Amino acid sequence: MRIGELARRTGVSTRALRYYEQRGLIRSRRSANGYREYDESDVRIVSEIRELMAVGFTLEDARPFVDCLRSGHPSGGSCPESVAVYRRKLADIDRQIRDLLARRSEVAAQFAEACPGCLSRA
Amino acid sequence: MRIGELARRTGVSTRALRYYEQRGLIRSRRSANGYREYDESDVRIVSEIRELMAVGFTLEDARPFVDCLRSGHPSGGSCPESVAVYRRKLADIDRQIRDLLARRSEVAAQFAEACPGCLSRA
DNA sequence: CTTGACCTTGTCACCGGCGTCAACCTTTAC
DNA sequence: GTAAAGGTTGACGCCGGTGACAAGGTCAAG
Repeated sequence: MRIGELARRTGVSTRALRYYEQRGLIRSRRSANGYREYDESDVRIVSEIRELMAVGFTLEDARPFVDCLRSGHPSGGSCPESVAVYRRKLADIDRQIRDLLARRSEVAAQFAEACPGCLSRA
Repeated sequence: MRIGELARRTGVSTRALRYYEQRGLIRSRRSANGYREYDESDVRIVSEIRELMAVGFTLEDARPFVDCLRSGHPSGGSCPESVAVYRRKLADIDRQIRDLLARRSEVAAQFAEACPGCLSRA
């Protein structure tokens, strides 16, 4: 299939697909006229990427998952490198949550100090 | 005082101070040679900005606080516009925390599905 | 006179993930 | 023939908050 169909089937823009290719996440054969050609496995790969991005992974984070799928694994998350990314991401999220909780109380404290009584009326 | 002293006293780079001026957050008189001239109230304003940025406010978020100080209030956070920003920021943070918690469980769920047994061994 | 510490404006670069042109080629349908 | 609907590459823009340059002007001390 060509890029437009891949885009439709995965819900990703053609621009994004070309960007993923430029970043080395997906590959394409070229037909005689220069058009990119994809197959079913590419649909799977792009879907994996989007699933990961949907939960806050970056493209670089997704790379080990793509490699894992390409190496024949049925799931992109079952290779050691992917597992490491999962663990790192969970740790990142936990840290972000801790930071936000701390920030929340700092903001609330500043607010209370700057405007006594305001918070209780919130 | 000139920009270098203001920078030293507030712990902000001269680059940042010029940027704040460009964004309209601080003002300066110019002496005969073109140098920026500041007074004590500017120290207070820049400090306020940094305090807010330290808890995750953007420069735009800080604007009402600066206006509030300029209008004579002893605290930048006591004007209605500032209070609105405080409330909005607290709501933002709460939403971010909720999003992160949701994301955390999504990631954990994906992880569990992609690699059964991995999570428990984390 | 020179050095060095200050100041000025203006510009590019960065980070990610594209959107959105521009300018052009290919293929199909009418 | 031509228009529409694909495709191609390349490049700029965005968001925020600077860092780091360039290429100068100013001023006090030695």
